[in-house]
Amino acid sequence: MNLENLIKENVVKAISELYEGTVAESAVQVQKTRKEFEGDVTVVVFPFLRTSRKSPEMTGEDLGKYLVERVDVVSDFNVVKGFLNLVINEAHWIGVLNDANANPEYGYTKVTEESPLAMIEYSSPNTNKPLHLGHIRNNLLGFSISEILKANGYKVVKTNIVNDRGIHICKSMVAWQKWGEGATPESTGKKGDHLVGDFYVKFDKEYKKEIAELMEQGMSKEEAEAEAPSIKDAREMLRKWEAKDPEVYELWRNMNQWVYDGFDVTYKKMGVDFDKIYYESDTYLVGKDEVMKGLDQGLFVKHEDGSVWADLESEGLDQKILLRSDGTSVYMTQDIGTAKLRFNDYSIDKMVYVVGNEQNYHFQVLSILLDKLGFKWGKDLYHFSYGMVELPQGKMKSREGTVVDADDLMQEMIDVARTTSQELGKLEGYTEEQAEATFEKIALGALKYFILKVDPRKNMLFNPEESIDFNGNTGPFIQYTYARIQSVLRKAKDAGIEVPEAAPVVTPSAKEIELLKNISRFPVAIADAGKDYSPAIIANYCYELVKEFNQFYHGHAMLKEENEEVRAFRLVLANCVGKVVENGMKLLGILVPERM
RNA sequence: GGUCCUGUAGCUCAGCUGGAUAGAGCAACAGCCUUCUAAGCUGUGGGUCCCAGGUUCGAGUCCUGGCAGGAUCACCA
Repeated sequence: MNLENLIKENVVKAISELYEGTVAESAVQVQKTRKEFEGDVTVVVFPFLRTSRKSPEMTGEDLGKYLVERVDVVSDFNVVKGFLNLVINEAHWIGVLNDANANPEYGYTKVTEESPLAMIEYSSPNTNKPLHLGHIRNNLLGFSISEILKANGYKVVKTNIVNDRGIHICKSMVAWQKWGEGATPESTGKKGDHLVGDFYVKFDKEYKKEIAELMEQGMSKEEAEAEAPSIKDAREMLRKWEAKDPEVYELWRNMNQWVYDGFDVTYKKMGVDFDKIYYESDTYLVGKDEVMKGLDQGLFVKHEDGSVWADLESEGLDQKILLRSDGTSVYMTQDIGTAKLRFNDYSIDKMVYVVGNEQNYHFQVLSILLDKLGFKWGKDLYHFSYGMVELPQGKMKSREGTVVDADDLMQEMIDVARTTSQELGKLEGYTEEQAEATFEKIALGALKYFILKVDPRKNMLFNPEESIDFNGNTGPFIQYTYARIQSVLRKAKDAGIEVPEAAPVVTPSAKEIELLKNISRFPVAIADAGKDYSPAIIANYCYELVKEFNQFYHGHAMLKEENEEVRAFRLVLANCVGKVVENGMKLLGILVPERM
């Protein structure tokens, strides 16, 4: 049993024995003792005064005496105002260390056959342009939350719904046909997603020009926007696509394939992956069917013009369109179709959608609709809603060219990592491949940590200069601590000093106990992160742990410690911190280097 | 206008279901490498926790009302 529950349980017992009263275990507050007081954990006694009918001080004294007497691990106590500070004995902390070391998956909950299945949808790109910084936040959050749910004992299926059809891709196709001159990724040496993105931009430029010309000829803005030749071509292209025109279909297949090949490179660099990919071109018709079925069941209504609507006014929402008057599907229809396919493919207990907060309303509606249509997870689907990424100069706008491209950003960070690392000259003896792999770990560690350490719900500011900083509360600082530990362990091995499986019982210093307390909090951090869907909790935990370790490192010799037991204890401790850091960072999708 | 989210140091962010004197990093300044990796450590300065009420032993945290910023309310996705 963990310490907190043990104490809670005994406080409840104490109150019933001392005062013949009852309090719920949940009413017992156990927290870390603040630095300025003596003790390890603190019980707040205020909630018990009504039962004890004594002053806070006396109640604290009563409980303290009881706990010291009855609970092995409690060795001493003191009472300050209404706070009962308990001193926990060394054996307990060393026990924490040995438990953590004995279990290679310390802090993780095992996944079994009976574990619930969570499906996480993330990434979900359009296929008309390359990934940018906004997608990076999405992908990192999606991947990390998948790892965190796994660590909390879920079977996890990572999924991606690729937005591969629609007017947006037709725009790129039209532009390619008109101005592409047969360009391919091979002929231009350009990454496929960037090539297709260039044509999307080209389309927009020409379209704008046409609008301006038409307006000069006296058209209104709305008219010009509808009548410009380019947009008409794109619409025509979409019609042909829906009619499965062979030529259009082949072009569509080709251009999408270029994009997928490009995305694969980006995903790989980013270190994210998927177990199952769905394509909108496969799901939109399924969605239509579901809506028609719902219509038959009387869940939806058909208007005179033929459009189909869901009336959600009884839920406090509006009317929502599900099929246009021409029978084509909208965004919501596709999401219903995708849900249907997933429902058939997996036995889903928890569905998580990692999608930006601009779609909060969409998911509120989707949840209700899926529930009406009989998906058991519809009602409590989780929209993992995250905030936007802003730049120091404001929002990113693709049309104004202020987007930060994902590939460029990662490459830039790798370049900076290389330069910094070479200046510090710590990778001597590494082959070029080993060194490059390390630069990449550091660069991506910096980027991922920078993004994941902030609360996902909040909009975040991405300052390129700060993100590339490797000092302070950063990914590389945490990686550095890991590398430091590995360096010591390597040297121990070289010197023939053994790191034992179990730590000998020594009297730890205050700083060592602080470290052990931090180690004991790892399982709690994982549980909290799972409950709140928050990689930030893991990031902050890792930071606190390594900060504590670095303080320990400066004040405590390991290899040079003469007392063999103390030396062994410290090596076990360092080894354990390294392991926890590695496993913690893994939950963020961040790799740790052996040297840096 | 309706709904939802956010507001903490100059800047970027923590602060667990309400608990003791609100914490980090960056930036500034001052120290620490002949000693296990200085991408580190130590110290100094820096706050009306947006404002006003309320709930109670106790509020950055909960409630109400403001203020400011953002999102959304399409036969766009």
